[in-house]
Amino acid sequence: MEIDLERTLSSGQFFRWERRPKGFLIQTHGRSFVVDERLEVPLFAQRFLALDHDLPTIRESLRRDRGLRDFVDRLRGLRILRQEPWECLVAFVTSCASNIPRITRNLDALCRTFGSPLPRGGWGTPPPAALVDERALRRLGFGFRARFLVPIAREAERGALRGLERLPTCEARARLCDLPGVAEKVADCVLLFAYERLEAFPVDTWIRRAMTELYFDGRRTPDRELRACAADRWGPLAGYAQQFLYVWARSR
DNA sequence: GACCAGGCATCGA
DNA sequence: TCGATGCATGGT
Repeated sequence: MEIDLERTLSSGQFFRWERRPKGFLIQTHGRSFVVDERLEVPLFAQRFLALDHDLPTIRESLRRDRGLRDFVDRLRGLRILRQEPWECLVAFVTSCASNIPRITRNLDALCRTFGSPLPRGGWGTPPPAALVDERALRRLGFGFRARFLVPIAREAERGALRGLERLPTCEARARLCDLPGVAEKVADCVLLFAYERLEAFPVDTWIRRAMTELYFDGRRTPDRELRACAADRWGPLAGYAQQFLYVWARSR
């Protein structure tokens, strides 16, 4: 099975993992497991790792694009994981104007402070009911993001995420955007990384740079046009194209 | 010591 | 509808 764990885990889509002497400890869905290249993991972990995505076919499709063809084959084994929606939402609200090392640190502090220890090591993401104290979150280093997390947790407790998996993508996106501190970018991250909407195309600073360079001759272009361009070129695989672009843009 | 970071909300033009 | 700005804090 084609998967590059290092490449996938460090690609900025998921933050609750650690290197171990042999493999990686992954903390998600209220459980944890260690995985190495043998991929001998429980069923829920196989699902999390999205081992059912047909990577060779996805690459073959994206390789036809003139912008992507120079690097898709160099990014073998890069997968889009199937995360737990609440965890993913917390992570990408935290990601607002931040960076991967800091997001990782913030989330780890959050889980150690308000989460529960997991049987096989690590800490679980605290449930919405545990996030009630904005000042405590600020002390953990969340900065202005703390202002959004408490109301979001309250909405989640009221069932704001319930049933989203059954809605069409645009309706699910609208629901997510109703949450404070959630707009198009964060919503698309949650749709792509937790709700299996592989057509979602989150536009962040790196994607903006890559897209304007590859397809707009370096001209500054509204995000709306970048998303339209992505939908046009890659349709149901735009999310995977996004992940290739992100890793490529950051590796230069 | 600026400048920017996997943004969002708000405000004026 | 678009561009500028504040929001916290840490890294370069």
